[in-house]
Amino acid sequence: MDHPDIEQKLGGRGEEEQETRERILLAARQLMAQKGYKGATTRKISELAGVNEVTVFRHFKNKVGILTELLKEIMDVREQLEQGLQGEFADLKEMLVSYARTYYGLLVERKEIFMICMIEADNHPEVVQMFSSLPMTAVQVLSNKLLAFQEQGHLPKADPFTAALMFVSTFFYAFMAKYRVNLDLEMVEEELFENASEILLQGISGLK
Amino acid sequence: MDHPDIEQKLGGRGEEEQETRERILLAARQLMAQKGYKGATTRKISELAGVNEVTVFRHFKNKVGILTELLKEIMDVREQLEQGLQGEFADLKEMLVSYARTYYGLLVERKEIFMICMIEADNHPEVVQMFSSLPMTAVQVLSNKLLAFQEQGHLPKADPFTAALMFVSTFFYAFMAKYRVNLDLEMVEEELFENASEILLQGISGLK
DNA sequence: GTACCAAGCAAGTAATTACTTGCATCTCAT
DNA sequence: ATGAGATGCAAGTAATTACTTGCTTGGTAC
Repeated sequence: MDHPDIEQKLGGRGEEEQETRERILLAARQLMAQKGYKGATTRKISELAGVNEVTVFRHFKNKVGILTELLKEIMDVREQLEQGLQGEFADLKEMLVSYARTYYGLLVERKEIFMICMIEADNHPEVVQMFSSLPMTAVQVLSNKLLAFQEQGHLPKADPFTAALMFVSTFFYAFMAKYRVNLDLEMVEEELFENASEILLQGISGLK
Repeated sequence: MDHPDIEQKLGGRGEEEQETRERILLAARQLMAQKGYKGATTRKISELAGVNEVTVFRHFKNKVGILTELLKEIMDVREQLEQGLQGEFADLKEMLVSYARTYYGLLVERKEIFMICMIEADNHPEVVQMFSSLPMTAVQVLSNKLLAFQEQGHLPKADPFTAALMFVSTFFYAFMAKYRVNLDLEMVEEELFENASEILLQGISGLK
């Protein structure tokens, strides 16, 4: 009998435990993103998760506990953005397109969490702390990369911070339009990445 | 005695009537922008307005009535944007800077209402209807103007829609960062207008 | 089979919230 | 002075909400 309790926890029951818990998290994420923290009542959450309301409180100390758990999903954003810039790129445009893809994908993957943060920004200290540094992270990471290019002499003039801000803003706006306001951009995302990268590099009055 | 009732309404009592009503609207606007519709309880609104809670319901049929009233403030956005493009401009850059100023100013002026719309986008049909067309309005107006320039031969290649999207997004993002996330952009707005306009026109790799 | 543990179910509780009613007060135009 | 209209105040109501308690059921490990 060597530590049968541990085996038991991980093996036997663990599976279903997690299943329920994650169904609750999934439901909460969806509802909070749509209706806000207050609008996502524990009752609605339990119903959407297909469990009894009591079960929700068996898995989480209280409602805030659910929110806190959800917020953990956006802690590693900076790292992921920086990793996306590690590889080798044929040229600057390639890099920009790749960065756009990474950033936009990151937003879409975690769209519910970001929505919750947007909505709840003022109400929950937990959200504020976690979210406040985030909007500028993507700008900073790109800004630094551009600055490095400049210092290598591959890139003339122009404020890299403003450039990064413009670039990142574009995809954030597109993301918000699509997933918050349900607006049709009438443009394939990949096409947007291309066009935006080109404009950022050449401008629209470029003499060609 | 020719219509003394009308005189009375507009003159005598009207003044204070409006004062109270607008103090309520002001409070509601502030609170809803910060805490969302649900978070802005009628009690808090009345307290912030410095009136009795009952008075709120004497002025508005119900809570939704307050929201509906507030939303009227963003109905004329498109017109204002187009008006901002009417004047004569020395060059394209002047026009862009001016447009940026108009658009950003418009956001700041109505910041609370826009926040309410962002937050409540999913919950209230009134908001959806009023707000859904708005994010792209600023893009379209600018996009059309750019297209006109192109057709006059003053502007080569480049997708005007993407360009307009990039431009507008930038100031929206800056606006959100400042007023929703309380982030310091470390940049004077006017400077941002200048830089962004320049980058949109010339790009960052412009051979000069 | 028995002990355990997750989950369901029924019921309840204290607080909050939108909204109402009735009455008193104050101001002001006539 | 008088009447009207705007506001305050006290009290209440019905619904909702986060959260609890006690008991039962059903599956799995030994």
